[in-house]
Amino acid sequence: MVFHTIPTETALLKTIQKGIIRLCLGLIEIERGLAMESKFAKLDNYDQKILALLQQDARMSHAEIGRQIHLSQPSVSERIKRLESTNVIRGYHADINPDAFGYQMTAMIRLSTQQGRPYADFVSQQAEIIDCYTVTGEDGAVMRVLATDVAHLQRLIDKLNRFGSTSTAIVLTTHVSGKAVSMPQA
Amino acid sequence: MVFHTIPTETALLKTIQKGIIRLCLGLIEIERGLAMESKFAKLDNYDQKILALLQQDARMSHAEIGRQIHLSQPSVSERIKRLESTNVIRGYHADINPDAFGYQMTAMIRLSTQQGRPYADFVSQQAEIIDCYTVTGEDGAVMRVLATDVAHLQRLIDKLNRFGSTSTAIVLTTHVSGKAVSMPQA
DNA sequence: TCTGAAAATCTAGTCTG
DNA sequence: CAGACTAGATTTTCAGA
Repeated sequence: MVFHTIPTETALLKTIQKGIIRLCLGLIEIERGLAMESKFAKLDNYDQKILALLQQDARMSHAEIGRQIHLSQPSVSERIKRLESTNVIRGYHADINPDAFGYQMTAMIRLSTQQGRPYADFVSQQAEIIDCYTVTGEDGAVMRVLATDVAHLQRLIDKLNRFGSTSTAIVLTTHVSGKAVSMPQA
Repeated sequence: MVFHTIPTETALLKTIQKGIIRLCLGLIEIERGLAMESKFAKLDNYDQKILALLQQDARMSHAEIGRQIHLSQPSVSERIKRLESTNVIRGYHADINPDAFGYQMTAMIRLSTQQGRPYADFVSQQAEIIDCYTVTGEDGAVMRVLATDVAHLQRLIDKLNRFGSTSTAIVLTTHVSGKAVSMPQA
Protein backbone atom coordinates (compact mmCIF):
# COMPACT_ATOMS: atom_id res chain seq x y z
CA MET A 1 0.00 0.00 0.00
CA VAL A 2 1.29 3.48 -0.89
CA PHE A 3 0.65 6.65 1.15
CA HIS A 4 0.04 9.85 -0.81
CA THR A 5 0.54 12.48 1.85
CA ILE A 6 0.00 15.57 -0.29
CA PRO A 7 -3.37 14.58 -1.77
CA THR A 8 -4.57 13.51 1.65
CA GLU A 9 -3.72 16.91 3.09
CA THR A 10 -5.59 18.68 0.30
CA ALA A 11 -8.57 16.43 0.87
CA LEU A 12 -8.45 17.17 4.58
CA LEU A 13 -8.32 20.91 3.92
CA LYS A 14 -11.24 20.64 1.56
CA THR A 15 -13.23 18.73 4.16
CA ILE A 16 -12.46 21.35 6.79
CA GLN A 17 -13.41 24.12 4.37
CA LYS A 18 -16.69 22.44 3.65
CA GLY A 19 -17.30 21.98 7.34
CA ILE A 20 -16.67 25.64 8.08
CA ILE A 21 -19.00 26.75 5.31
CA ARG A 22 -21.69 24.40 6.53
CA LEU A 23 -21.22 25.65 10.10
CA CYS A 24 -21.54 29.27 9.01
CA LEU A 25 -24.69 28.54 7.05
CA GLY A 26 -26.02 26.75 10.09
CA LEU A 27 -25.30 29.71 12.32
CA ILE A 28 -27.01 32.03 9.87
CA GLU A 29 -30.03 29.71 9.93
CA ILE A 30 -30.10 29.73 13.72
CA GLU A 31 -29.77 33.50 13.88
CA ARG A 32 -32.58 33.84 11.41
CA GLY A 33 -34.71 31.49 13.45
CA LEU A 34 -34.17 33.52 16.59
CA ALA A 35 -34.45 37.00 15.15
CA MET A 36 -36.93 36.57 12.38
CA GLU A 37 -40.55 35.68 12.34
CA SER A 38 -40.39 32.74 14.69
CA LYS A 39 -39.20 29.23 14.15
CA PHE A 40 -41.63 28.55 11.33
CA ALA A 41 -40.67 28.05 7.74
CA LYS A 42 -42.18 30.61 5.44
CA LEU A 43 -45.60 29.75 4.10
CA ASP A 44 -45.84 30.09 0.36
CA ASN A 45 -48.99 30.99 -1.53
CA TYR A 46 -50.16 27.40 -1.78
CA ASP A 47 -49.75 26.88 1.96
CA GLN A 48 -51.72 30.02 2.67
CA LYS A 49 -54.54 28.96 0.40
CA ILE A 50 -54.62 25.50 1.93
CA LEU A 51 -54.81 26.98 5.42
CA ALA A 52 -57.56 29.37 4.35
CA LEU A 53 -59.63 26.52 2.96
CA LEU A 54 -59.11 24.25 5.96
CA GLN A 55 -60.09 27.03 8.32
CA GLN A 56 -63.27 27.45 6.34
CA ASP A 57 -64.01 23.75 6.18
CA ALA A 58 -61.83 21.30 8.02
CA ARG A 59 -63.48 18.30 6.40
CA MET A 60 -62.68 19.30 2.84
CA SER A 61 -60.88 16.48 1.04
CA HIS A 62 -57.33 16.93 -0.18
CA ALA A 63 -58.47 16.30 -3.75
CA GLU A 64 -61.07 19.06 -3.49
CA ILE A 65 -58.51 21.45 -2.08
CA GLY A 66 -56.21 20.56 -4.95
CA ARG A 67 -58.96 21.28 -7.43
CA GLN A 68 -59.56 24.71 -5.97
CA ILE A 69 -55.95 25.80 -5.85
CA HIS A 70 -54.75 23.96 -8.95
CA LEU A 71 -52.50 21.41 -7.34
CA SER A 72 -52.57 17.63 -7.42
CA GLN A 73 -53.98 15.70 -4.50
CA PRO A 74 -50.64 14.12 -3.49
CA SER A 75 -49.00 17.54 -3.36
CA VAL A 76 -51.77 18.86 -1.17
CA SER A 77 -51.54 15.83 1.11
CA GLU A 78 -47.80 16.24 1.47
CA ARG A 79 -48.13 19.89 2.32
CA ILE A 80 -50.85 19.27 4.85
CA LYS A 81 -48.80 16.54 6.47
CA ARG A 82 -45.89 18.96 6.77
CA LEU A 83 -48.13 21.71 8.16
CA GLU A 84 -49.51 19.30 10.74
CA SER A 85 -46.14 17.93 11.80
CA THR A 86 -44.65 21.42 12.18
CA ASN A 87 -47.61 22.44 14.32
CA VAL A 88 -48.83 25.10 11.93
CA ILE A 89 -52.11 23.20 11.90
CA ARG A 90 -52.83 22.47 15.55
CA GLY A 91 -56.02 20.52 15.06
CA TYR A 92 -59.46 20.33 13.55
CA HIS A 93 -62.48 21.22 15.64
CA ALA A 94 -66.23 21.25 15.21
CA ASP A 95 -67.83 24.60 15.95
CA ILE A 96 -70.80 24.00 18.23
CA ASN A 97 -73.69 26.36 18.81
CA PRO A 98 -73.78 27.14 22.54
CA ASP A 99 -77.55 27.66 22.33
CA ALA A 100 -77.91 23.92 21.82
CA PHE A 101 -76.68 23.39 25.39
CA GLY A 102 -79.04 26.02 26.70
CA TYR A 103 -76.45 28.79 26.94
CA GLN A 104 -78.41 31.92 26.22
CA MET A 105 -75.78 34.46 27.12
CA THR A 106 -72.08 35.15 26.80
CA ALA A 107 -70.11 37.44 29.07
CA MET A 108 -66.62 38.84 29.32
CA ILE A 109 -65.31 38.74 32.86
CA ARG A 110 -62.19 40.57 33.98
CA LEU A 111 -60.56 39.26 37.10
CA SER A 112 -58.22 41.43 39.15
CA THR A 113 -56.41 38.84 41.12
CA GLN A 114 -54.00 38.98 44.00
CA GLN A 115 -50.64 37.54 43.29
CA GLY A 116 -50.30 33.82 43.71
CA ARG A 117 -53.93 32.77 43.75
CA PRO A 118 -54.17 29.71 41.57
CA TYR A 119 -57.25 30.27 39.49
CA ALA A 120 -55.80 28.40 36.52
CA ASP A 121 -57.03 25.01 37.74
CA PHE A 122 -60.48 26.34 38.45
CA VAL A 123 -60.66 27.93 35.04
CA SER A 124 -59.72 24.77 33.19
CA GLN A 125 -62.26 22.74 35.11
CA GLN A 126 -65.22 25.06 34.75
CA ALA A 127 -67.14 24.09 31.61
CA GLU A 128 -68.60 27.56 31.22
CA ILE A 129 -65.23 29.30 30.89
CA ILE A 130 -64.39 29.01 27.21
CA ASP A 131 -61.37 31.33 26.96
CA CYS A 132 -59.06 32.67 29.63
CA TYR A 133 -56.02 34.89 29.19
CA THR A 134 -53.61 36.44 31.62
CA VAL A 135 -52.99 40.00 30.53
CA THR A 136 -50.90 43.00 31.44
CA GLY A 137 -52.44 45.79 33.47
CA GLU A 138 -54.93 46.07 36.29
CA ASP A 139 -57.04 43.11 35.28
CA GLY A 140 -54.90 40.05 35.70
CA ALA A 141 -57.15 37.85 33.64
CA VAL A 142 -59.79 38.20 30.98
CA MET A 143 -62.20 35.39 30.22
CA ARG A 144 -65.15 34.61 28.03
CA VAL A 145 -67.88 32.61 29.71
CA LEU A 146 -71.17 31.03 28.71
CA ALA A 147 -74.24 31.10 30.94
CA THR A 148 -77.75 29.74 30.66
CA ASP A 149 -79.30 32.75 32.37
CA VAL A 150 -78.55 35.61 34.72
CA ALA A 151 -78.72 33.46 37.82
CA HIS A 152 -76.22 31.05 36.35
CA LEU A 153 -73.91 33.92 35.45
CA GLN A 154 -74.23 35.21 38.99
CA ARG A 155 -73.16 31.86 40.42
CA LEU A 156 -70.12 31.85 38.14
CA ILE A 157 -69.14 35.35 39.18
CA ASP A 158 -69.52 34.39 42.83
CA LYS A 159 -67.13 31.51 42.32
CA LEU A 160 -64.62 33.73 40.57
CA ASN A 161 -64.79 36.29 43.34
CA ARG A 162 -62.96 33.82 45.53
CA PHE A 163 -59.86 34.64 43.51
CA GLY A 164 -60.18 38.41 43.34
CA SER A 165 -62.50 41.16 42.28
CA THR A 166 -64.35 40.80 39.01
CA SER A 167 -65.89 43.08 36.48
CA THR A 168 -68.44 41.67 34.09
CA ALA A 169 -69.69 42.83 30.71
CA ILE A 170 -72.46 40.96 28.96
CA VAL A 171 -72.03 40.33 25.26
CA LEU A 172 -74.73 42.01 23.18
CA THR A 173 -73.47 41.30 19.68
CA THR A 174 -70.81 39.04 18.26
CA HIS A 175 -69.31 40.79 15.26
CA VAL A 176 -66.63 38.20 14.58
CA SER A 177 -65.68 35.14 16.52
CA GLY A 178 -62.71 33.01 15.64
CA LYS A 179 -61.96 34.70 12.35
CA ALA A 180 -59.61 32.70 10.13
CA VAL A 181 -55.96 33.53 10.76
CA SER A 182 -54.27 34.95 7.68
CA MET A 183 -51.25 37.03 6.71
CA PRO A 184 -50.91 40.38 8.47
CA GLN A 185 -52.10 43.34 6.42
CA ALA A 186 -50.07 46.40 5.51
CA MET B 1 -131.96 10.72 7.38
CA VAL B 2 -132.53 11.16 11.10
CA PHE B 3 -131.20 14.00 13.20
CA HIS B 4 -130.00 13.04 16.67
CA THR B 5 -129.67 16.41 18.25
CA ILE B 6 -128.47 15.22 21.61
CA PRO B 7 -125.60 13.00 20.33
CA THR B 8 -124.55 15.69 17.87
CA GLU B 9 -124.30 18.22 20.67
CA THR B 10 -122.25 15.84 22.75
CA ALA B 11 -119.98 15.19 19.78
CA LEU B 12 -119.65 18.90 19.23
CA LEU B 13 -118.81 19.43 22.86
CA LYS B 14 -116.27 16.64 22.70
CA THR B 15 -114.68 18.18 19.63
CA ILE B 16 -114.53 21.57 21.30
CA GLN B 17 -113.07 19.97 24.40
CA LYS B 18 -110.41 18.24 22.36
CA GLY B 19 -109.68 21.46 20.56
CA ILE B 20 -109.26 23.36 23.80
CA ILE B 21 -106.96 20.71 25.21
CA ARG B 22 -104.90 20.71 22.05
CA LEU B 23 -104.74 24.50 22.08
CA CYS B 24 -103.59 24.52 25.70
CA LEU B 25 -100.91 21.95 24.99
CA GLY B 26 -99.82 24.02 22.02
CA LEU B 27 -99.58 27.15 24.15
CA ILE B 28 -97.57 25.27 26.74
CA GLU B 29 -95.24 24.10 23.94
CA ILE B 30 -94.84 27.64 22.67
CA GLU B 31 -94.24 28.99 26.14
CA ARG B 32 -91.65 26.31 26.72
CA GLY B 33 -90.00 27.17 23.43
CA LEU B 34 -89.77 30.80 24.42
CA ALA B 35 -88.92 30.44 28.06
CA MET B 36 -86.91 27.27 28.18
CA GLU B 37 -83.62 26.30 26.77
CA SER B 38 -84.08 27.80 23.32
CA LYS B 39 -85.49 26.32 20.18
CA PHE B 40 -83.17 23.33 20.23
CA ALA B 41 -84.26 19.80 20.83
CA LYS B 42 -82.68 18.29 23.87
CA LEU B 43 -79.35 16.60 23.34
CA ASP B 44 -79.19 13.10 24.74
CA ASN B 45 -76.06 11.44 26.05
CA TYR B 46 -75.04 10.12 22.67
CA ASP B 47 -75.38 13.54 21.06
CA GLN B 48 -73.27 15.05 23.77
CA LYS B 49 -70.56 12.47 23.32
CA ILE B 50 -70.58 12.92 19.56
CA LEU B 51 -70.25 16.67 19.97
CA ALA B 52 -67.42 16.23 22.43
CA LEU B 53 -65.51 14.00 20.05
CA LEU B 54 -66.05 16.23 17.03
CA GLN B 55 -64.89 19.26 18.97
CA GLN B 56 -61.75 17.34 19.83
CA ASP B 57 -61.17 16.09 16.30
CA ALA B 58 -63.41 17.29 13.50
CA ARG B 59 -61.98 14.79 11.04
CA MET B 60 -62.84 11.71 13.03
CA SER B 61 -64.83 9.25 10.92
CA HIS B 62 -68.37 8.30 11.85
CA ALA B 63 -67.33 4.70 12.26
CA GLU B 64 -64.59 5.65 14.71
CA ILE B 65 -67.01 7.79 16.70
CA GLY B 66 -69.42 4.87 16.77
CA ARG B 67 -66.70 2.60 18.08
CA GLN B 68 -65.89 4.97 20.92
CA ILE B 69 -69.45 5.53 22.07
CA HIS B 70 -70.80 2.06 21.29
CA LEU B 71 -73.16 3.00 18.50
CA SER B 72 -73.34 1.82 14.91
CA GLN B 73 -71.89 3.94 12.15
CA PRO B 74 -75.27 4.61 10.46
CA SER B 75 -76.73 5.80 13.77
CA VAL B 76 -73.84 8.15 14.24
CA SER B 77 -74.15 9.42 10.67
CA GLU B 78 -77.84 10.07 11.11
CA ARG B 79 -77.31 11.94 14.35
CA ILE B 80 -74.56 14.06 12.89
CA LYS B 81 -76.69 14.89 9.89
CA ARG B 82 -79.46 16.02 12.23
CA LEU B 83 -77.07 18.05 14.37
CA GLU B 84 -75.73 19.74 11.26
CA SER B 85 -79.13 20.52 9.77
CA THR B 86 -80.45 21.95 13.05
CA ASN B 87 -77.39 24.18 13.30
CA VAL B 88 -76.11 22.59 16.49
CA ILE B 89 -72.93 21.90 14.56
CA ARG B 90 -72.13 25.14 12.80
CA GLY B 91 -69.06 23.99 10.94
CA TYR B 92 -65.65 22.37 11.08
CA HIS B 93 -62.54 24.51 11.23
CA ALA B 94 -58.80 23.94 11.27
CA ASP B 95 -57.04 25.53 14.23
CA ILE B 96 -54.01 27.40 12.91
CA ASN B 97 -51.01 28.50 14.93
CA PRO B 98 -50.76 32.29 14.61
CA ASP B 99 -46.98 32.07 15.06
CA ALA B 100 -46.80 30.50 11.62
CA PHE B 101 -47.92 33.80 10.12
CA GLY B 102 -45.41 35.73 12.19
CA TYR B 103 -47.87 36.84 14.86
CA GLN B 104 -45.82 36.97 18.01
CA MET B 105 -48.30 38.65 20.27
CA THR B 106 -51.98 38.71 21.12
CA ALA B 107 -53.78 41.63 22.73
CA MET B 108 -57.20 42.41 24.11
CA ILE B 109 -58.40 45.84 23.05
CA ARG B 110 -61.39 47.56 24.60
CA LEU B 111 -62.97 50.25 22.50
CA SER B 112 -65.16 52.93 24.07
CA THR B 113 -66.99 54.15 21.08
CA GLN B 114 -69.31 57.06 20.53
CA GLN B 115 -72.74 56.08 19.45
CA GLY B 116 -73.24 55.52 15.75
CA ARG B 117 -69.64 55.11 14.63
CA PRO B 118 -69.63 52.13 12.30
CA TYR B 119 -66.58 50.15 13.31
CA ALA B 120 -68.22 46.84 12.40
CA ASP B 121 -67.08 46.98 8.78
CA PHE B 122 -63.55 47.89 9.73
CA VAL B 123 -63.42 45.07 12.22
CA SER B 124 -64.55 42.45 9.74
CA GLN B 125 -62.04 43.60 7.17
CA GLN B 126 -59.00 43.76 9.41
CA ALA B 127 -57.23 40.40 9.31
CA GLU B 128 -55.63 40.95 12.71
CA ILE B 129 -58.94 41.28 14.56
CA ILE B 130 -59.91 37.71 15.37
CA ASP B 131 -62.83 38.25 17.75
CA CYS B 132 -65.00 41.30 18.35
CA TYR B 133 -67.95 41.62 20.72
CA THR B 134 -70.21 44.50 21.59
CA VAL B 135 -70.71 44.49 25.33
CA THR B 136 -72.63 46.30 28.02
CA GLY B 137 -70.91 48.97 30.06
CA GLU B 138 -68.34 51.65 29.44
CA ASP B 139 -66.39 49.76 26.83
CA GLY B 140 -68.65 49.38 23.85
CA ALA B 141 -66.55 46.68 22.24
CA VAL B 142 -63.99 44.11 23.26
CA MET B 143 -61.73 42.49 20.69
CA ARG B 144 -58.89 40.04 20.49
CA VAL B 145 -56.20 40.96 18.00
CA LEU B 146 -53.00 39.41 16.66
CA ALA B 147 -49.85 41.43 16.00
CA THR B 148 -46.42 40.61 14.67
CA ASP B 149 -44.69 43.04 17.02
CA VAL B 150 -45.25 46.14 19.12
CA ALA B 151 -45.08 48.49 16.16
CA HIS B 152 -47.70 46.51 14.36
CA LEU B 153 -49.93 46.57 17.43
CA GLN B 154 -49.44 50.32 17.64
CA ARG B 155 -50.61 50.77 14.05
CA LEU B 156 -53.71 48.73 14.81
CA ILE B 157 -54.51 50.77 17.88
CA ASP B 158 -54.06 53.97 15.90
CA LYS B 159 -56.57 52.77 13.36
CA LEU B 160 -59.04 51.82 16.08
CA ASN B 161 -58.68 55.20 17.75
CA ARG B 162 -60.53 56.69 14.81
CA PHE B 163 -63.65 55.10 16.28
CA GLY B 164 -63.21 56.00 19.92
CA SER B 165 -60.79 55.67 22.78
CA THR B 166 -59.06 52.36 23.30
CA SER B 167 -57.53 50.51 26.18
CA THR B 168 -55.10 47.70 25.41
CA ALA B 169 -53.92 44.73 27.45
CA ILE B 170 -51.29 42.42 26.06
CA VAL B 171 -51.86 38.71 26.52
CA LEU B 172 -49.16 37.06 28.62
CA THR B 173 -50.56 33.56 28.98
CA THR B 174 -53.35 31.68 27.31
CA HIS B 175 -54.88 29.37 29.88
CA VAL B 176 -57.68 28.11 27.69
CA SER B 177 -58.71 29.15 24.23
CA GLY B 178 -61.80 27.83 22.54
CA LYS B 179 -62.56 25.18 25.11
CA ALA B 180 -65.07 22.60 23.90
CA VAL B 181 -68.65 23.59 24.65
CA SER B 182 -70.37 21.11 26.94
CA MET B 183 -73.32 20.89 29.32
CA PRO B 184 -73.46 23.55 32.05
CA GLN B 185 -72.21 22.39 35.43
CA ALA B 186 -74.13 22.50 38.67
C1' DT C 1 -76.54 -4.94 10.97
C1' DC C 2 -74.39 -5.81 6.55
C1' DT C 3 -72.80 -4.74 2.06
C1' DG C 4 -71.43 -2.27 -2.10
C1' DA C 5 -70.57 1.93 -4.57
C1' DA C 6 -68.03 6.06 -4.31
C1' DA C 7 -64.28 8.67 -2.48
C1' DA C 8 -60.08 9.59 -0.23
C1' DT C 9 -55.58 8.64 0.64
C1' DC C 10 -51.23 6.39 -0.18
C1' DT C 11 -47.44 4.64 -3.19
C1' DA C 12 -44.71 4.45 -6.83
C1' DG C 13 -42.25 5.91 -10.75
C1' DT C 14 -41.35 9.91 -13.74
C1' DC C 15 -40.46 14.54 -14.99
C1' DT C 16 -39.08 19.49 -14.74
C1' DG C 17 -36.98 23.89 -13.25
C1' DC D 1 -32.61 17.87 -5.94
C1' DA D 2 -36.77 19.38 -4.12
C1' DG D 3 -41.23 19.31 -5.37
C1' DA D 4 -45.08 18.34 -8.84
C1' DC D 5 -47.61 15.14 -11.72
C1' DT D 6 -50.02 10.60 -13.41
C1' DA D 7 -51.78 6.35 -12.53
C1' DG D 8 -52.83 2.37 -9.96
C1' DA D 9 -53.49 0.03 -5.53
C1' DT D 10 -55.56 0.18 -1.06
C1' DT D 11 -58.23 1.70 2.46
C1' DT D 12 -62.19 4.37 4.22
C1' DT D 13 -66.49 6.37 4.21
C1' DC D 14 -71.09 6.53 4.10
C1' DA D 15 -75.88 5.39 2.71
C1' DG D 16 -79.46 2.07 1.39
C1' DA D 17 -81.30 -2.47 1.81
